[in-house]
Amino acid sequence: MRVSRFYMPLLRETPAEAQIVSHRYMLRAGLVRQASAGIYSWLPLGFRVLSKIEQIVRVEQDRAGAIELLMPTLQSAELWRESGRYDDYGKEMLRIKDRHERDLLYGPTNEELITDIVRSTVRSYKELPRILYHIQWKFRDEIRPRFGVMRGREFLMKDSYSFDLDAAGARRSYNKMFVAYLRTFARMGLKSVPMRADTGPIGGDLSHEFIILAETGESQVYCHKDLVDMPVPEAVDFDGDLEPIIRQRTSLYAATDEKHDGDTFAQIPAEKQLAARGIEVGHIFYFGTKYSKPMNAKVAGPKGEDLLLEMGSYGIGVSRLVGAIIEASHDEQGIIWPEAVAPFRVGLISLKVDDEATRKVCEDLYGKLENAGVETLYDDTEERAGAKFSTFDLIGLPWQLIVGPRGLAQGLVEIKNRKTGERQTLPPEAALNFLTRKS
RNA sequence: CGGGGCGUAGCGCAGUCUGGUAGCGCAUCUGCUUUGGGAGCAGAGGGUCGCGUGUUCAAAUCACGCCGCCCCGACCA
Repeated sequence: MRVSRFYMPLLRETPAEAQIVSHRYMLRAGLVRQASAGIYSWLPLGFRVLSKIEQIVRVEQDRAGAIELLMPTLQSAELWRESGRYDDYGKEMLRIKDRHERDLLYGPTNEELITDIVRSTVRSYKELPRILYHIQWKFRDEIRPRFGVMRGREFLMKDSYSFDLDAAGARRSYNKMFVAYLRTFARMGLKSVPMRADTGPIGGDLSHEFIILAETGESQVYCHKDLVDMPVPEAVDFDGDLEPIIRQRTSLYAATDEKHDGDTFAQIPAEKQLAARGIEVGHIFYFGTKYSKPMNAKVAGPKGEDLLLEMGSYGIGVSRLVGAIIEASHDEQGIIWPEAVAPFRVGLISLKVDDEATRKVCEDLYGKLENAGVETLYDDTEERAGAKFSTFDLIGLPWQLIVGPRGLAQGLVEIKNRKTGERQTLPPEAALNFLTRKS
């Protein structure tokens, strides 16, 4: 993409309303624009990141055996009356009336809807277990939206729902999502730590929040240091026994502020104690028959008996992750995108557009990078060099490929690694090899 | 929802107390110069001062009402 044809409205100054770093950079780098309180338009750069995160989530869900579908944003109040949540949910739920005065709501979550779908289409135990998911916009009318997309009212969420015949099966489904989440966040360049979470009325130990560590995180968290750098399980057989992985991850202490127990924490060797700030990016839990019972969702078992469905649900805050990643990865100059979610991989910076040699080399490199499938943002504008450097540091593409007459006089261009700041000077062809090799 | 604050050009702000021709910086446009870390000079464009009602000869400024947004708290993917 050429900057001269792209749409990337940057802000040189920080809007007054943005308090935290991710919000500031998201506005300044032109990722989003606030439409109203807690509701954002996604501009091209931000939309590309959002799409990449979404795709990583999708691939890892599929890999774990979950099946994608898509449910609507607007739901009828009827189902929610059935589960009893229409009255319970309170003002967080946005309620709407259509022209016939029928009660609708903008879905804050989808347990009722998915339960309705499954109960009316699944008849036999032979069709289970299943994990179904969708990635859809939700709305929760937060009392006070803040922190940009980190706590908006409208947000993009991946939510999965598992349907099993018994509690043991539900646990297997839970474990699949647990492992899928570890892999998902790791692929985005994040270190996530599962922490025991409130299980509500069901009890048991089957609820975890996935927290990523960031200095500016919203909540205080405590955990054993070994959890942070624990390697992510590769080549997982999701149909095999996942318990060992779960045990390894849950046997060490990890808790958010609300669940923190100072005494237990104190028993960890001092050098292994980690008190840090964190951001919740995922939440998984098992809730048994909480919805299947009131909504009468059951299938015929092997002996013809009725079996109530055992369910769990599993959320990932997709839009929140955009902010969370920036919180976890930035510096004074701007965003530092992990490669997997960067809007472009390479920023090709022409330092002198009206220099013929520079133009020729840039055009050549740009064409070859594009042909090699390397997503490249090519700054072919007449801006001054300093302005371009600042811009590219701000938008945080992983690699900058810098081409100017001074270097070309020796037949050289420069590659800068945004994260480490390391630069190397080398001939254009070598730079091309370097940047295409690592994709 | 309780408490606090803000709304003036695309962004950041001054002007409001004490009513009297709407300003500054950045950005934008034009020209010249400049050109490897947010250039300089000269010029130009851009505003129903959030909306409404009232007070007044006169309202960005005073009064009342409404709307929007932000911050702190309680709540949350």
